[in-house]
Amino acid sequence: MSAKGLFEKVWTIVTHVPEGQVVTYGQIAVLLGNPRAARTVGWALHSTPDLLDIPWHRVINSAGRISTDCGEHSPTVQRQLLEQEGIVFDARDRVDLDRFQWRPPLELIESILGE
DNA sequence: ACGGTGACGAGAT
DNA sequence: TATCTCGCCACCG
Repeated sequence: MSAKGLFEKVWTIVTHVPEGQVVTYGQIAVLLGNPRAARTVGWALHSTPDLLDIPWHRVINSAGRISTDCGEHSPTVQRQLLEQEGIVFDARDRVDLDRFQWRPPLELIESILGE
């Protein structure tokens, strides 16, 4: 069960994002120690096996906007899921990151990186 | 093995 | 503030 690729680490992290909070692609990249791999994080989520059942909708971009645009993971669905959790979008369809961005406990990150 | 690809992001205009 | 541009890098055929 060792940590294989970056993809699996991304999925593991997203699994821990609590309801009512969000993370950004870039933030996940930083947590993983690859601050410039934000695009790769996005790609990892694009190829998320649905059977993993991870809260993919809690990942948005650094502007506080929804980037999703593929199949069942549509922007509309993602927004609805987030609003159901109490997350608020402003008039420009943005989430206030100061208010809703997740600040993961350091020990959680260490345990994920050290798997 | 190697290059195209993408749910990004920061800086420039 | 809204767009546009370009660099980024793990995957997979």
